[in-house]
Amino acid sequence: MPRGPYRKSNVTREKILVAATELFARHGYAGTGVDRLAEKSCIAKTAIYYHFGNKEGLLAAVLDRAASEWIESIKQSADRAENAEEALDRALGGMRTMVEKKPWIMKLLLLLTLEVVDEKPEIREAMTQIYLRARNNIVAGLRDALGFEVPKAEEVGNALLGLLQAIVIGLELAPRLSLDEAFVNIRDIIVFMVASRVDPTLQLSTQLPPAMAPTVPTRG
Amino acid sequence: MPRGPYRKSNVTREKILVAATELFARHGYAGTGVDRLAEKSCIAKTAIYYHFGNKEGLLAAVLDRAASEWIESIKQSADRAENAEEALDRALGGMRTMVEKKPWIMKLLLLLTLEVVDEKPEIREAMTQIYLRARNNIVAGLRDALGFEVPKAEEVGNALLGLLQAIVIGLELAPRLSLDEAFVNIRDIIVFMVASRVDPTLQLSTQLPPAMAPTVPTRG
DNA sequence: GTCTATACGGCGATAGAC
DNA sequence: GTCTATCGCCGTATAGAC
Repeated sequence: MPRGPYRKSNVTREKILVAATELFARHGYAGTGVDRLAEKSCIAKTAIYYHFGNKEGLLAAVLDRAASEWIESIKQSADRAENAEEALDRALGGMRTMVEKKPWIMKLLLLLTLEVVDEKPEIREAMTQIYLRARNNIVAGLRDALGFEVPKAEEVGNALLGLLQAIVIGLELAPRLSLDEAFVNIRDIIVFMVASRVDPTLQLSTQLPPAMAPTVPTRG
Repeated sequence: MPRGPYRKSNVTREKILVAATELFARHGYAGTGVDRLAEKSCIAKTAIYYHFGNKEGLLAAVLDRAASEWIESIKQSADRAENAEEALDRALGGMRTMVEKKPWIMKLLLLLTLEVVDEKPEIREAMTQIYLRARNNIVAGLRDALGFEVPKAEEVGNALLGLLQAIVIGLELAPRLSLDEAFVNIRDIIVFMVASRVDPTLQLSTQLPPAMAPTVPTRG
């Protein structure tokens, strides 16, 4: 419930969260000092401890906020689709928008998973819930779009999230990476996975093309 | 230049590299102090500076060693296959062995990509070369296995590496993750991608099953 | 080649004024 | 609620003994 200009504390809190999200995503948790967070937020260092207790408390708040923003934004994009095709494209479009417009959110989630999940049980639990929440949304999206339950839909969710992670990581190494190409490939893969689960007679997946024989122009 | 009959101890160097690989993979680069590296290696802190100059020099050496071990190990597994099917299974088997037996190697590569690539150009360049080296091996493996060039094989390589990354990240959150299931899915996806590139008439990928209705023919 | 000893800046965190 | 001032520890890195 947004109130008038009197609530100064939430403004400061928000400034800290915005700065922390960016710096944690850029330099990692251990690589970001509280001094730099205060400088970036244009507030005194102690305000951070006042609002969040300690650095780990700040981390938990950042994580929660980032996950919600990411998941809700994608869920909103996927709403109001009229058929399965459109639902998938809307969901992928929402993911692409997030990757393009706010790439640091997913980078943050990935980086924290690799960096701190091993040693902080609370953060591990939070990250696991975030992952399951995202995957459950995908599974539910598939069910709503198709009107029935896709067998082993969690595997489709795992693959989709995994390929999305791969894009984020790929962008770190090659910022020129073609998102068009990447998302077309993801779409093809997801459609294939759904199709082969809905219709198990689709046995394409058990064999590589015997190939070599008849047709095979590399080009021309 | 070594002055007497004694040279730099490769034993000490190796001990440091082994410890650093594990600790960097577990706690990240910024999260690993030189003190802990020395303690874990059972050597004096200054020996690290003697052998590697500074912490970043150690990082470069760790990176190089980890990448070589990972890529060469997988390449070796994929050798000596008699057909495309077997080549793919051998390659996937090699990747799975690495994920199971030395999971910290891939975790290290992923973590460093997200954590330090942004601010250290030399490390970025090294990481990019490692990625391209791995992908080129996949492209070459496809060519050797099938006997011809698969169109857009780099995209297959990207997807394969991406799904592998996803497994490593998934293991962080859920150590009980089923590798059997995951690798079967990867195999299916790779076969689909290769098949649809070799035989573009396989147009399955353009449509979702229209909600229960009859499905797409796969092969005649 | 490897050690002990040390410099010194940055780290997370706290006390107390206003 | 936010600030200034400060603590004690750990970080990277260096000098010099053996």
